[in-house]
Amino acid sequence: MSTEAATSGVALWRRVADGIELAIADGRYLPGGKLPGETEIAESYGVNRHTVRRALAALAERGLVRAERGSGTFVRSQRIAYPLRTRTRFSEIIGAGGREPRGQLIAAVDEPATGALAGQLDLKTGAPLIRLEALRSADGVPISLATTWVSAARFPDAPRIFATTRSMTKVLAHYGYDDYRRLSTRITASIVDATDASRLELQAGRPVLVVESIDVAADGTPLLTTRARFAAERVEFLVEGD
Amino acid sequence: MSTEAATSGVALWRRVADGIELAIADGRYLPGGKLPGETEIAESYGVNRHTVRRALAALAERGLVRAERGSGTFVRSQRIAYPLRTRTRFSEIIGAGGREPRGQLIAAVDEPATGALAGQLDLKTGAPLIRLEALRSADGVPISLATTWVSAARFPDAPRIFATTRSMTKVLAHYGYDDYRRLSTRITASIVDATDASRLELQAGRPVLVVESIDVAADGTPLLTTRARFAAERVEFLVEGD
DNA sequence: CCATATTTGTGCGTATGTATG
DNA sequence: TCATACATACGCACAAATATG
Repeated sequence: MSTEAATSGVALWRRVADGIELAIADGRYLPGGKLPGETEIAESYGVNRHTVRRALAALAERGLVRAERGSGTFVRSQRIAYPLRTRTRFSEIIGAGGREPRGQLIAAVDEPATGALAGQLDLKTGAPLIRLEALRSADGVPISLATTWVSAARFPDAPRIFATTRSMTKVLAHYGYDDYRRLSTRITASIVDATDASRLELQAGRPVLVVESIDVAADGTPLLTTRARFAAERVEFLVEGD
Repeated sequence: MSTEAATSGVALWRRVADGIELAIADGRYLPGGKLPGETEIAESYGVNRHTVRRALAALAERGLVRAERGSGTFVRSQRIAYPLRTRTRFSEIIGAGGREPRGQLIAAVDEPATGALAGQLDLKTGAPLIRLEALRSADGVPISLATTWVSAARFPDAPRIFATTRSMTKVLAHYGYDDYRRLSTRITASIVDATDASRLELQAGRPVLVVESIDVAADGTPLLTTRARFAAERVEFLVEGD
């Protein structure tokens, strides 16, 4: 191809994409900031606007930028790195990233254990449970919606304590469980449902990462089971190497 | 609510949903099989059809069943459990589940390293790379599409070896790397793109789990970097406790 | 509320280099 | 050598959403 650069052998649009990616990585374009217009980028690289569009499409595909018709193309704010460890505490993870963590109790309902829940919590089917719905956010941006079930017999005041302390760790500590750990973590993904979408401030059709987990005490007693939905575009899970 | 059972305190639709879930767990409804019609279920539980619909909607939300208009509601085949370890081998994981793993080389292309890739593989920008596109399936069902980059200087025959052995492990072993491990794993989710959708046999708009990983030799030398897209509805990742 | 400019989204046509058979 | 298909790149035109004064 005569139009393709003999200098490198890479497709033009790839080089443009790489250049923009580098500019973002270097901080020349800031998170949330606006990129130059497509025609402007095209001029600066000496290529056709379609070539720039292809480059931007590749970056948008990977979630680095977001185009808004009539407005411009913007750098997506970086995803929050969320390490999955046996001792995962939301506030610690968010706080470590220099962000302001917040937990908000949305609802607390008494309900009997279904078969599946009873099995996970090592209770009998029909045993009284408390279901807690909590919205967690970082710097005011909704990150996850967590539905947590605990035994009503063991943690009768969980709703009140969570509502005031906004921390599940403190609820457990109040009942003498100073140490607990993640027993199992299952990760799937699905499309956000309507109620979750409005609470997470997500558009319909956007993906959520679904994390189902069981936390146990030091002696292995199951304490709580959680089903959390994370706005996929705002987080990335990191699996720790040994 | 008068329609809510005084006997248990659980919303009716929850009890119906739980009953159906139990039946699926028990194997009374087989994966891929068809559930009775909504009216039939309604009769057997002695509830209104709307209640059954709500129960089925809740199950569909969690991916347990899949409703097809004009056809019926079907039990989704169970998600393949995919443990994330430092030594994750696709064929071992699938094989351990009693399924028939298959890897198919779709494309192998030479291309120079972009800045990001070069950094991950500890090479210079522009260094020759080989990009391998592989489709992995279990029992003929597409599971993941993996794009892997390796150094062309170090693994010149990777495409040929992968095409015949259908195993990345064997490619590395051929070059003397009998032991390698996962250095880092990043998990995000997004919506499947058009080309991936057709290869993964997914409908447009469905979510994919995106796993970006770097594998290193025993001495820490980066060997390959991969960006894999998993059909979210067919897998669940398990994070191992210590 | 309106008019206008800007910006992204979309379509069609043309040309060229590469891969395949 | 020829025919065909495909990906890349360019040029032009217009639609649709947004910003501005």
